[in-house]
Amino acid sequence: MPTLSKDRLHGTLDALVLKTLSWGPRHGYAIARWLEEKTGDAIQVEEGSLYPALYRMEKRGWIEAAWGMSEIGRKAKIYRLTGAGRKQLRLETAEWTHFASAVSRILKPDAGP
Amino acid sequence: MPTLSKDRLHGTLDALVLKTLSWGPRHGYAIARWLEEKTGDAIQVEEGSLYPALYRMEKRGWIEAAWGMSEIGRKAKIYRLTGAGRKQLRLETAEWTHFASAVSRILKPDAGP
DNA sequence: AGCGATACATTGACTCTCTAAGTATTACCG
DNA sequence: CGGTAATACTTAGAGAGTCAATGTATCGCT
Repeated sequence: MPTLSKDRLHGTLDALVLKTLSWGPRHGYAIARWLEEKTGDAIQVEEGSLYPALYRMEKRGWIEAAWGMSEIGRKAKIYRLTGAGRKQLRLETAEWTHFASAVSRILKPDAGP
Repeated sequence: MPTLSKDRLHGTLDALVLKTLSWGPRHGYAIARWLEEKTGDAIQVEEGSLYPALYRMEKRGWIEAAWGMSEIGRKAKIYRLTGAGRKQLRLETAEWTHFASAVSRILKPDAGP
């Protein structure tokens, strides 16, 4: 289990959160847990990263928040994707794909220059 | 051409530079040009990012520098990979692969949760 | 000769996001 | 009752990029 060197998340968290919300509204805590579970801990979402990310995305109009109840009946702030958020998600997904494939191409084992 | 939103490079630059050097010594300027060319500008390496990255990697013992000549006969600082650098490269490559595949799995179109 | 462009290196000010580590509240359970 | 889990929030701090300026040497052109 490689200790993922810090902040490889940089610039990727937003997309991950937006994508998570694209499957339906969720509260912050659930987003974090779900991402960690889904990736078998390859992605660790610190709450100190998550909440600020949620705020800035809300401010940018990509998501909206409303107080509600969690599945087990607790007070929770439920976030949902907006139209702008969906658009942003498409954009960031495209960028990520482009970028990741470039990096992978370089990093690929063997293969001289 | 998606304007790659800034700093997606975060946490990836080191690995890219180390990999570039794994094919033989090169000077900074050449590393940057080569990465940009090789990726068709999917990856933009600003000099203000590159040189600090080189310094810190040198300080960490992953690379070594010596003044020499560029291919076209100009003064240049030539960097080469050390043993520790090679090891670090393996580590970061493994981390990147792990991380990138997790992200891609999440971001993949369609496919409900 | 003179001049602009290119190769190459360095640096500083600034910004952002992430990490780490804490606080607060409420509910459930032994 | 007391502990632990679920949920939200906050703050302090560092690290790594970006941008843009600066410096110098060399080359090519007019």
